[in-house]
Amino acid sequence: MPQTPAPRKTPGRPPRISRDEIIGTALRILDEGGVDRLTMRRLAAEIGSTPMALYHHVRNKDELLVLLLDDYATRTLRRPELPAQPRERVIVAAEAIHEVLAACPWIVTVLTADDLLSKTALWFVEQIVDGFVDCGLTLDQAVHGYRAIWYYTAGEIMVRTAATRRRAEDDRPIHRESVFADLDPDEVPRLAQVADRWEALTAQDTYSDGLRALVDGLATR
Amino acid sequence: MPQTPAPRKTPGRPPRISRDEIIGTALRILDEGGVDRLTMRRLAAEIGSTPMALYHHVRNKDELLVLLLDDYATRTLRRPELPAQPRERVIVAAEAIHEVLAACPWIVTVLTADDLLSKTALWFVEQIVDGFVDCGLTLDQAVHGYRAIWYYTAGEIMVRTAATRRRAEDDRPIHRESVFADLDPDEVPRLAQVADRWEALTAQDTYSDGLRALVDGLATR
DNA sequence: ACCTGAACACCGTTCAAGT
DNA sequence: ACCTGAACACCGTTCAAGT
Repeated sequence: MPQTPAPRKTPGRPPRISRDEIIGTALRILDEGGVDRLTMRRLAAEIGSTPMALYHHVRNKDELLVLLLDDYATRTLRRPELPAQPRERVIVAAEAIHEVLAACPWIVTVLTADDLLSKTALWFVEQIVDGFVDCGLTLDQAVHGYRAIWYYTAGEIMVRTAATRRRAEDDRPIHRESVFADLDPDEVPRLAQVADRWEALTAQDTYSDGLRALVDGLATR
Repeated sequence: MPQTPAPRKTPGRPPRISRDEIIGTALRILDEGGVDRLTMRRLAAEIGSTPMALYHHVRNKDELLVLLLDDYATRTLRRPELPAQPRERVIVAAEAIHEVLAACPWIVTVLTADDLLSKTALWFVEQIVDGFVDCGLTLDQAVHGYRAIWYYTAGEIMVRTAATRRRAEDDRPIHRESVFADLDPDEVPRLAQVADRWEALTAQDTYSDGLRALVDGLATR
């Protein structure tokens, strides 16, 4: 949990804004208007201060984003009941992480910043690694297994978020549409066959299906 | 392949810059200095023109990026020999896409923009979908299988690129390090066990391993 | 110690005018 | 048809000064 750095005993001027206020306001802006709206200047204005006051509580914008993700994860990640079967344990832990991340699209920018979101997420990583070990993998294989799940999960969220955002914008002629418009049935028969259903098919939520397949494949060694 | 829009017969002023020149220069900037260096203004300066001249050949920066990816894919994607076994065919096609994308880190920004990179990539998607169908999946399942591979592949590249970029910057105290510094062995015993090897383990290239696991899991239905 | 003002060095994009 | 200049509406961050 983030807290103001050094709580000294009134050495100088009393602070007018706190790290918590910054984080709180930033989260509100994020929820209201999306990632693009969160700028240091707007944040300062919303707080009723100047851009530079922020830099006294936060090193820079990147640190602010990590702090935000950390705070969000701590508040919303709830440890689920874990099934006894190790393979199911891996799946439940991964789904819990996915669920929380998928719910806040602004996360995407920070997602790639690090593979470990926050201290709160460690417990979930532990369950995944431990579940794989119980499946009979070596510790190294288990870590690689976790990485594979992380790639898949992060990729799903990033691609899906981008797709949703694109749909929200009014720009009509999506690149994909123009590509799909004139498929050569001789060159790519399967794609030609599903062309008109592609959008609907890819809009379906198949995260759990893919996750199960991945975990099955990883556990069967 | 991108080409200048309308080659009319000298209706007005002759063009001083072409779409191809824009793309060529943009690719050079990308190779030299990374994504951050590619701005409309810098591009124009490099060409020896003004920012606004670009907008005459390209709708906006997003379109430019899609054009760049398209051009890059067309030049570098080479169709590989496909094995007879369908499952191997899926893997070979996916690895071909992954190899090309992994080689150019600037791609990341555009990656999420659409799941279909360019016309050139369609053949590879076809092989993956068709391979899954030959494995006994329905067409719908095959498309979902392709999507799972795409999530995994895009995620791997994005996370890995971000990690590499982070390593390049001199900023020392990476978030992960501070999180790993004081792991509680009672809370997260497995992670505590691998803590000092985590960096080395996650630096390993395990894309193909994970891909094989995923494809195995998807094909076994 | 904490905050402010002014400034630096940038962005993408639009508009009106030039050739 | 194609290009230019000037401007709009922004960015993140630093520096020097104020209280």
